[in-house]
Amino acid sequence: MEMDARKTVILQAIIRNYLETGEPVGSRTISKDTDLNLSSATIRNEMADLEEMGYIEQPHTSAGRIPTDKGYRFYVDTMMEAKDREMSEMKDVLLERQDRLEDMLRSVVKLLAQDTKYGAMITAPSTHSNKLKFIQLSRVDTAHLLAVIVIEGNVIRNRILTTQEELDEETVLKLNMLLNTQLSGVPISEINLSMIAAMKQQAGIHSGVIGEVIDAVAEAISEEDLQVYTSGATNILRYPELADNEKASQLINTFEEKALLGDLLTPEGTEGESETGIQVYIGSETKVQGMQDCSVVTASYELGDGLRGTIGIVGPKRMDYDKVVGTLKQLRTKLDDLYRNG
Amino acid sequence: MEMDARKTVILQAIIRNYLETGEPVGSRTISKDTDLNLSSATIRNEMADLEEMGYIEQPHTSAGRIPTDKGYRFYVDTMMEAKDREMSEMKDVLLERQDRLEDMLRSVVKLLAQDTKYGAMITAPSTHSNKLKFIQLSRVDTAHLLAVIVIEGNVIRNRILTTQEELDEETVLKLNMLLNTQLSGVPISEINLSMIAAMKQQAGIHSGVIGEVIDAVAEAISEEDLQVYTSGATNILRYPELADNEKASQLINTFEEKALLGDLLTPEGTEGESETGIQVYIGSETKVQGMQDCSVVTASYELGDGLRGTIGIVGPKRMDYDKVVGTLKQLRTKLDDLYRNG
DNA sequence: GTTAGCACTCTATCTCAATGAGTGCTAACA
DNA sequence: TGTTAGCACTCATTGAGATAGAGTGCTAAC
Repeated sequence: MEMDARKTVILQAIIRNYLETGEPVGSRTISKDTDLNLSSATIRNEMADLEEMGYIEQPHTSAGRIPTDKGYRFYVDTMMEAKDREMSEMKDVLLERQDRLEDMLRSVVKLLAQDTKYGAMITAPSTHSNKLKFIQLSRVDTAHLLAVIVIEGNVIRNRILTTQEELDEETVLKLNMLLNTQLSGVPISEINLSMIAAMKQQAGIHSGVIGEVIDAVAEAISEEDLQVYTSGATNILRYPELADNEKASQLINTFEEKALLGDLLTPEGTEGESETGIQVYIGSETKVQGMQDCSVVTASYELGDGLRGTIGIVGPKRMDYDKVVGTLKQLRTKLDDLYRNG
Repeated sequence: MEMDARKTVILQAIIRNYLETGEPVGSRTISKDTDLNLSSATIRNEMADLEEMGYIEQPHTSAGRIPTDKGYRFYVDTMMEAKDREMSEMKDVLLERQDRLEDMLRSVVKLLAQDTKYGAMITAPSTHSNKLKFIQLSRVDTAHLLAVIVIEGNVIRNRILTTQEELDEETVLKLNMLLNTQLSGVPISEINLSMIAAMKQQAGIHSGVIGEVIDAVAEAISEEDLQVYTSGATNILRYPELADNEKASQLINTFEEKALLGDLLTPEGTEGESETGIQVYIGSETKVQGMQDCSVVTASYELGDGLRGTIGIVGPKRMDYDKVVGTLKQLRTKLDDLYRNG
């Protein structure tokens, strides 16, 4: 059985209709909805073929048809028309919040959830493979040092260190000089043992502190590495197919436990559509346990100086792919532009 | 109608039973459960009295009785026996995470939710009415300054400032000196306009920067002031009386929008039980919209150096008050101890 | 290849009766 | 006067038909 033009039109009509209504679609509906001028009986024949090919299925005998994962996939790959959608408020947010990355992400993800009516998530741009800009040690009191670590892209991490030895202001100044001469501009991934050893040697009797600082740098960076912001978890309760207690609980929980979303939001290699930066995972295609009844659309974004993050939308399999993909495309370029010009 | 000993016993039995089962309690059940040796008919008479007094009600004729808000209130005020409950894992968390306040709070709130099976929330200790420890300005590049603000209790805030004028290292050093001499040890609430004016004057041509730094200090402190961590939002789906789509959606949403929880978690004056630091809000007693079907138990805690925060548990009105109050009492003292000894 | 017609299937909805838990009231009892 | 047995009554819940309606697959005619 091969896919011809007419079958494509019919499949498209079925999916479009199902996306709108969420109800199984019958042959009569299609007969009237399309301008093929075919009777319902003819549509029925075609539908039987489409079912045999695995694009649609019946929830039960004597019900209309609903798309299968394969059907959605076909739709997304060949029939989708991503609408370029402006989110008016988004612009303001992007302009205002430029100074506080965290706030900006929170606002973006919230607006995204409100606008799409699906669950939204966004990762803070990853700092991996980026350069240390500078390190600032300050004496807090006799036993504590404050280490402020600034990474290319003005990402700031700080940590309080408990020192074994008492350090006076002068020593702290020296250590600052040493650390910055050695580490400024060095990609984090390139800090290796021999560099550390060299610094420890130069630090002389204070080598212990150097070790602690380096540890703190490593920890500060790796620990908060994948920060995920989410919004609109409760939106999934809007969709009856996800709203039963069992599923909803698991899904909302996954949103709460942001760590579980990591797999979704860390792009792995370049697959299919990834030249556009947008990926669609339908039902069982997802990598995350307990999301088999959902679809996930992710988009990568980049903040000018090499900081990369990912945006994700989680909704029912019958989500409005056109709208979601369009919105993400738009947002993606907005974010890219923003920091290129900012 | 006055409350006598027997009525108290019966009311207690009704509430205890209802807390366990969640089902309306009938007269026969009470007749057998208590050791009063009364027939169900007698119990019925007493129940009619209790209903008239407003402590219990019937969901419909020919159903058993369930406690009213007033009934719960009576229970909590006079009949509750808070069990001192150890949470074994909690100890480890408190010991391990001492260094990273944020992580500690996240772990605590998560364990609390898991242990109680209710929704849990905790505020980061408030920095209000605390003293500035020191301010550190550093030059990031020609146009940007990094301001690190450390508050008593080692709470750190940082901010990147865009400066109008170019500043060399020396100037930054001077500004640092100036800021710290003037502001170190000063309670945040006492920074006023005349102090700022004085500093600006001393800063001479760099007075603009001083203004920006002060703004940043104010902003940094006020903005993230009430940081709320939550966990276990989905636990409310366990309780049928809260699990219908309408209510559940609103409740989980409130959890997501942590800002809305602020009212719950900012103690206002000293009411009823507050000498123990524990407050119980039953049903309509709550201050937050959309939580009329819940009860909320809050406990204040203090981290040694005057930092105060609040822990909250949200559950159905038929929550296990004994357990929750016991757990919070325990946790509260654990937290207090921790930083006193740490 | 397309269509009208028809029997068939299955879900959803409604009604109706039966069940059972629990009550309130009355009259008898200690 | 407080307690209890007994009984009629109420009302939510449950399950069993009965019914309607949507939609299909198949056949035969166009």
